[in-house]
Amino acid sequence: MSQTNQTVQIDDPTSAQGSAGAAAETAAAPAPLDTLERSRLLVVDGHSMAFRAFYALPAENFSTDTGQHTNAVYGFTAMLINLLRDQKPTHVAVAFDLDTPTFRDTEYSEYKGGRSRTPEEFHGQIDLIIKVLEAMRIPTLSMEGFEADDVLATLAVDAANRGWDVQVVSGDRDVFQLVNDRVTVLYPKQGVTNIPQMDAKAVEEKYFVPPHLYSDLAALVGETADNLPGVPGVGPKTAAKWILKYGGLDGILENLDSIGGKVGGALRENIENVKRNRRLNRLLTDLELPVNLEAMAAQRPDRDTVEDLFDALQFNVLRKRLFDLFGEEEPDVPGQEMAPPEHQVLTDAAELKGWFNGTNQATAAVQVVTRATSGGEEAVGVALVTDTAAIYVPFEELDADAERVVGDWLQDLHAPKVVHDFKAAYKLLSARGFTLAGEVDDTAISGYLIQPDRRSYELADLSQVHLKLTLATSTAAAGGQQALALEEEDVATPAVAAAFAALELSRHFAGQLVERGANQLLAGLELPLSEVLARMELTGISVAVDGLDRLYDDFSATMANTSAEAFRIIGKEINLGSPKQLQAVLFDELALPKTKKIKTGYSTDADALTDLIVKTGHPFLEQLLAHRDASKLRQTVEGLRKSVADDGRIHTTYVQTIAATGRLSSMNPNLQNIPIRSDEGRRIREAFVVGPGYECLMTADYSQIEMRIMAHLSGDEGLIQAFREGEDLHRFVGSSIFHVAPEDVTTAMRSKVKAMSYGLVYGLSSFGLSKQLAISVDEARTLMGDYFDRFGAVRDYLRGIVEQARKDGFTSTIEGRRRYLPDLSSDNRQLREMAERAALNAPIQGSAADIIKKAMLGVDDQLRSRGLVSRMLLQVHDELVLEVAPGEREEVERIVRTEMAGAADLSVPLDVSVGTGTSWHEAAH
DNA sequence: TCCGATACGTA
DNA sequence: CGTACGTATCGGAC
Repeated sequence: MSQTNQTVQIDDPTSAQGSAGAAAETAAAPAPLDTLERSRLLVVDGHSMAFRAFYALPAENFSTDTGQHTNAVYGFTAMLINLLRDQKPTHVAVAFDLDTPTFRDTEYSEYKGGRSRTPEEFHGQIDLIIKVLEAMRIPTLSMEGFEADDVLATLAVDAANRGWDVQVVSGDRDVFQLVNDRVTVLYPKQGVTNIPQMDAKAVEEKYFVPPHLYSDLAALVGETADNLPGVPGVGPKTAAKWILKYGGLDGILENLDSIGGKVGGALRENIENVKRNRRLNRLLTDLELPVNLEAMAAQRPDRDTVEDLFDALQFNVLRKRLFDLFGEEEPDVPGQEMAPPEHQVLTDAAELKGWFNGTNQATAAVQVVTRATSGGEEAVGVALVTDTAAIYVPFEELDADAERVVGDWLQDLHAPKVVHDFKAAYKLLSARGFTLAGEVDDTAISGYLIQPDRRSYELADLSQVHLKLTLATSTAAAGGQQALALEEEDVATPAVAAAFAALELSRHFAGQLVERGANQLLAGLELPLSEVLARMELTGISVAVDGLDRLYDDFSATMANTSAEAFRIIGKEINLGSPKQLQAVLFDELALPKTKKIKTGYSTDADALTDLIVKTGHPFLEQLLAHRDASKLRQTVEGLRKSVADDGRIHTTYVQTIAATGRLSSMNPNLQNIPIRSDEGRRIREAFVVGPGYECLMTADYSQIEMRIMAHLSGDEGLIQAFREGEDLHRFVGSSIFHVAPEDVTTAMRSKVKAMSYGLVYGLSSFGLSKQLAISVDEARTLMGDYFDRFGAVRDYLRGIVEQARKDGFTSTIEGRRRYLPDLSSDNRQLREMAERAALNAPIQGSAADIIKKAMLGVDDQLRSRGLVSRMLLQVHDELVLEVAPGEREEVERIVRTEMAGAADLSVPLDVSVGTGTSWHEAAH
């Protein structure tokens, strides 16, 4: 139902637009002779209109996911579509200037001088406009040594001589000289939407002279935009007065001496400028153009090219407008061109076998259909769609033979499959005893690799964005409908549609993946990893529930004590979890010093409160902090307790498509933020234990992987040497920058160095460093200066990263994973600086993610191929947690060390530390 | 019931 | 005015 509503809403404005267009055509119909007999030429000055569009639309609001700005392209294209719609020209062409000098530059070297540099955001947009024009089959022209306006003038005169009507679109006033009873100028008044027609009458009204004398007037007045000074003190009115009196500039020159007054003197003094202006502003009308007017006959756009290009530019609205204008069917009308194939429901073993054989190893999209159960959802069937056929297989109607046939195909490595969210499908099918294999694409992951900072990779969203295909949302929704006792048929159709969409998407993404060098990242890393993750999730980690319960009680008791004490101190009970109520108590009632300002008043976060303790020593604060700690820990414990499954284990869900840097994320529950820093918090890790039948847990983590990557990427010899010598990094660096022997590096020195090293990876400023270390900004700056003096290549690298990213529009990791950062060229300083810090961090954090992902593949592969029972359970960014079977500890440790250390070939060693124990806490080292 | 703001846990 | 995440709670908006 909501589906229908949505469609109506989306379609309504369009159909209104469409009918308006149709009405306009009907209105023009009564005068067919006029439109039929007389050709109408529309010629556009490409650069000048592109610039108008650029300055009319904010660049930061128009960019593709790849960071290419498109405001000028958008504005230009919108304008062009409007012109085609409103003016209905029979012939169209667009002229562009070239970078090469024109005869005007040769004659006057300062011609158009003093113009500011083309803004960064404009780069590349002219090329895109030319592509748009190609797609619209509109010829583009440019002539070496001449300006676009000369081309326009030549065309205008040629067409007018043939008796055509001509419209010249330009933001350059010089074209007014072309106006006559055949030729009008469309001169943008404001932006690119308001483009009034200037005919002879309009020119005369505005400039007081007829169009053929406009250039005389412009010569006298001058043109700042072209750096052509005129006669000081002479504006259009004076100039017009002279021109009308003497019949034009020639007449004025003949009567120079009879022009009196101060301006007359100025005219005589500047007469050479005026003559030069007149020579320069005369447009040439006799160029030898390589194409004739016939070649400019208006054509329908090249539909396929428009679709591809407008997709890439993300011009969905414009694409619609353009297709409306030409009466083209929109491709994204649901169930029309992209209609999924008819499907059959197959349950018979022989028929299934026949169908699988008939696919001939063609790629099939797989969509699992689920039903909600008390504990989650279960697979009830699967929709399979190839290029030529579609079936739905309801599991519950299969006999043992049929089930075997389906199972064989699902696990057939030579039956290539496209899945949207392979990991989810793998887990669902696995619960029914099927193994899903032979995956060649996961459209969610492909979409992520192409655009890693999208918030959603839902099939419906990707289909809408990339295919313009509206999808009847999820199969879960279909399942829900089924629960409402709708006919059973309903589950298959949306699933077939979804599989079809995935198949189309996969095809659509293939080229883009190659283009972005993400092919290997998908096939060699993310796709195999998704299966590894699926098995890790299915395995889960064993939890000592009684331990969690004890912790819950402990933390509850602490909460009770601290809150009671806190309330006693302030003499009343408030909600300690409400920042608002805390603010009232702290800053109004207790009148404590103000802390850092936030949107809703003053901060009550741990930093601020600790600060207040130092300043005031107020006893309430101590209780409040202790209460917060206990409350946070209890909340963590409670969340974990609720996530323990019937098998006594916690099964997190890793999301491969969330973090823009390439990291995994962990959800429901998040096992990547289990406390470790405080003693109390660390107790929670004691509750993660080795499961029955296994000997111990093993943790293996990379030490200082990000700094090692920094050393590698920067090639800094000092840093590389530090790691090669395998000494305490921070001590080594400290000894370098403080000029003392390593053994004389104090704890304070070491912690400063450590903070700075890590801060650098995040784009830390001296201000931030000073705040964190509670030192002065000067001291922080000196510290950073000393650091960079000693490790200069690090500074060069960090600078280079941002520069390169600004140029490319993206950063890259060692495996070629890209992150697009369009905000690097934002006018908004805050946005731009945020993007700069992200650019510093992304290659490092992302490379670390690449490395541990590769290591996971290696570890999993080794464990399995050696037939070991031990298994990976968790990944925490730079750490792996494994469950080790009896007798396998040594071999597993060797594997883990080898695979983790060998996951990348850096100029520094990858150091791995390993520990074992019966709990996660104990296994930590 | 939803959502922004705040706070805080991890690497 | 340090990157990348997920989750819980509060309290205002709906």
